[in-house]
Amino acid sequence: MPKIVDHDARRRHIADAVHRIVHDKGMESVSLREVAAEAGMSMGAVQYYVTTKEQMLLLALERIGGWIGERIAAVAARHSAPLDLLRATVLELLPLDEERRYLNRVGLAFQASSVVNENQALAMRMGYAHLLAFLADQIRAAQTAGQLAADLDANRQASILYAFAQGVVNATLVGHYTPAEVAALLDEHLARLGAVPG
Amino acid sequence: MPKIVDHDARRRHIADAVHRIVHDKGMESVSLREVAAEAGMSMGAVQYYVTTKEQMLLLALERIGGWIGERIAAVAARHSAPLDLLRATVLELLPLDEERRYLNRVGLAFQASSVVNENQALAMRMGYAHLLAFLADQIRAAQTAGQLAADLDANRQASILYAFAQGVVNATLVGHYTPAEVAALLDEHLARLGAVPG
DNA sequence: TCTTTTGTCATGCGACTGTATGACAAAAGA
DNA sequence: TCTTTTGTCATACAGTCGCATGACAAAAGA
Repeated sequence: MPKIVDHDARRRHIADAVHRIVHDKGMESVSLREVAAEAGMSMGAVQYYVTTKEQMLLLALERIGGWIGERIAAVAARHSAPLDLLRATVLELLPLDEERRYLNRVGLAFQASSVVNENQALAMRMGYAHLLAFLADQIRAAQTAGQLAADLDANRQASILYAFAQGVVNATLVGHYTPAEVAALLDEHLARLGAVPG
Repeated sequence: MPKIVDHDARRRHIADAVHRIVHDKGMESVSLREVAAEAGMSMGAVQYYVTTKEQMLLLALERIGGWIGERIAAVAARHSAPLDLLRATVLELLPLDEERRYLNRVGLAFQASSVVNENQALAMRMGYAHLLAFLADQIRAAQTAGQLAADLDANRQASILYAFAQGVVNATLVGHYTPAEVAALLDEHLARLGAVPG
């Protein structure tokens, strides 16, 4: 067995090329040739690691989800006060700097794509469920710490909070809000949940 | 000048065909041939009314925006109590039945497309601004009527409310929520704004 | 050394893309 | 009647698409 190659690394490399194309020119510009060129490899090599375009897109979607998950885990490691963590988590999801803007542009493209692709939708829903559970946990923790109103339904408020975040993302990516306005909206919303800054 | 044809009607017909394709198979499946077939006309006829694919998509986007605007105007005509109207307006934006689901599927596809197409983004922002102003007006009216907390910043709450709606739309279209859950989330959110049902 | 496996590549295939062009029918004004 | 305008259509064009195939290099086991 010669030429030991890390298949996962190659696939990640391909997925990243897909991300860049989606970010720069949109999902419609993703083709095997374009991806190969962006990844700096031949089309045949791309085909060797990815049997079909559909599989390639799914791979790119899963990788973006993993990336977001890692970023949120890093946030969790940086904050201890529950409300602080909750706020930081949501801020992490918003397009407030170049990298988060990049993530969200790619993410929104995949959300739209997932509407007509059940495999992608499945991956998307798994990410949703994970994130919602995390947010609900933080809300409950904040309630216990007396930093959020005790009468809140944590699960529903987690859904509302995440919906708010996604909606803000949509609007911002289309150019309706600036990063500065976005953070103000989040704080306004949290204040309505009885937020007591720690 | 023979064969008097209503150009606007033809263009609407084409735009509707675009909508159906976007809804059924996604934005990537929109091609002049596909649209011509869906519209029941030849490709040459489509080209006669629409000079380029980009213009065709922009036309379809503007028509969807107009459609949503009409639906909201109809809602406004049906409700008088401010909070009632506010709630009904947001519900109108959510994918709670077949038609609203259709509108939102097409709408989300265009949102993603607008991220990499400045002309579409411009049209999108105009729709946003209009809708946000409308929501803010209703919030202020509800405050005056004592149906919403008086200390709310109407403009910001309008932004939050609309972001919430859009986020719920995203999640629902990907299959994360059922229509029943969606309405419950809205009422939970409004309750937090001090809503007093009229 | 020879065989086998693993990876890379160029190329071909039929189908489809957006756009341009020219033929042509129908109807109104000359 | 003849010309001109308006609309429709089929077709040609160069380019791109996803995918399949076969040649070939490199390295490890026989």
